[in-house]
Amino acid sequence: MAVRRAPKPSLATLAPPRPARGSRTPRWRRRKAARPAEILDAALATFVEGGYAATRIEEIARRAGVSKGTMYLYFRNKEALFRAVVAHSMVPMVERGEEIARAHRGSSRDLLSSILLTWWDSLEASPASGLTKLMVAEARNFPGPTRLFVKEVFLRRRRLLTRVIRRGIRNGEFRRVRPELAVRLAIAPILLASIWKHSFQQRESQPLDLRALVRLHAETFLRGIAK
Amino acid sequence: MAVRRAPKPSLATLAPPRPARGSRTPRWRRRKAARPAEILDAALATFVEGGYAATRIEEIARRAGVSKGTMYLYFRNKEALFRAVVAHSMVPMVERGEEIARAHRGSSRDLLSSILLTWWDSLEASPASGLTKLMVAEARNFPGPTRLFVKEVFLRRRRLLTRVIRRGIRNGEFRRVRPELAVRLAIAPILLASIWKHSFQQRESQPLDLRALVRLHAETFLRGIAK
DNA sequence: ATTTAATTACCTACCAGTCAGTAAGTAGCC
DNA sequence: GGCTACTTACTGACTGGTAGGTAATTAAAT
Repeated sequence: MAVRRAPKPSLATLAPPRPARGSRTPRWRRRKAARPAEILDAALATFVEGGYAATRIEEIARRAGVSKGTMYLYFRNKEALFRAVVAHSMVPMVERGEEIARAHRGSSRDLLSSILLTWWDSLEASPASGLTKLMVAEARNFPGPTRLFVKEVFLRRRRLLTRVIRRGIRNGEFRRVRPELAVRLAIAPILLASIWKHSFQQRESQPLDLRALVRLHAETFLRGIAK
Repeated sequence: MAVRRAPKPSLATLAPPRPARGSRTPRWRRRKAARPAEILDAALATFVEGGYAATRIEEIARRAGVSKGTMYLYFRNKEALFRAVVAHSMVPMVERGEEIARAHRGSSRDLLSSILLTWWDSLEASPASGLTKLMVAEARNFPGPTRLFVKEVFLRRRRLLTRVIRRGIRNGEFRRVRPELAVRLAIAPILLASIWKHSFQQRESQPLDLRALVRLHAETFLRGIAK
């Protein structure tokens, strides 16, 4: 027997189950507008759980409450679907951070702290946080989407925080650290926590209070680079 | 066309290429003792690059300088090979950290700093560092190996560092932070750097000096939790 | 009645796993 | 030292099941 993939304890579906054949309600509905987003959401969740290669199109279809054939009405093939997932999930991740920065007034300390906490909260809330783990896992296999992700999410966020740190150094709040290094230290615990959440989280005995972790991080990091 | 996996720009093989059919040297040699380790090394590298499902047994065989059939002489099936890779790669990762701790005498500050730096150096040097990324990617698909890895590597390392932090708090070097949170902050940048190295590293414009990053981390973190 | 979103049945490339065969090594014999 | 008989590490063509992708068909909506 060919054991291609590890068996997965498939979780609950995202979409409601379709009515049975005999029922009065139609077996399916035509919902051309809603399908793409539903499929992309289901695809993100499934890809994040099992990785690209181990994910079956049919499983995504099932979760999106749609048949396999329908998948190919909206996406040319599996890889195109993957690319669309990356592009689609990226948007919410990018937008939040920037608008926080624009809105903020005050010290660099407070700004940094506020960005980190809000960033975590939006990661915590959104399934898009799974994208990070997904990209880490598939980076080598998909250079195109990876470049896009690195450029539009990672580098962009890093640039934002680098500016904050530079400002803090300039006006004497922070000591003279190399900003391109310090920014990675600021980011690391949050990024790792979100990767964690999508891989080992459930295995650990007690669900740690990750928000408290991020708060301690902001505090500790700021003390660490304070003048 | 079935696009099952992304095409991989297969890198140089680990084992020397076998001589061609006509040559004087034998087409293969009997090296029963050396095979398992060679296969495991090739398997680790290949799994780390592409992930479990996208990795073909034949590709691992090629890199190990062996035929596909031979793979099945040494490992029952693909999953057994994967499990063996995890178990085999774990040993060097665990050993180092503990012996460092045993050897060290001095302040908690110095001990912590020394553990972090030495840990990074061994991660940097060893291909076993790829195991972290691999486990992050495959955690959901392989509960067994994941449990083993979490228990024998993560929790063990965390416990070691937690002890150091506790000691530091007790003897007044560090302020009263929650050790189980602080330890994660200490670990995060290093873990993330090693994941980085195996996913995005090559894509980035300039290869950052990661050791300098770890040094700055140790310094910043210690300032951050200092009393 | 017509259009087309969605389904279902089907095709086929791919790869994990198998096994009959081959040749590298080895020991016994002269 | 050289020849032969034997063992077994190793090879690679082959198979079967799985899952990506397609085409014929159905039924929702207007």
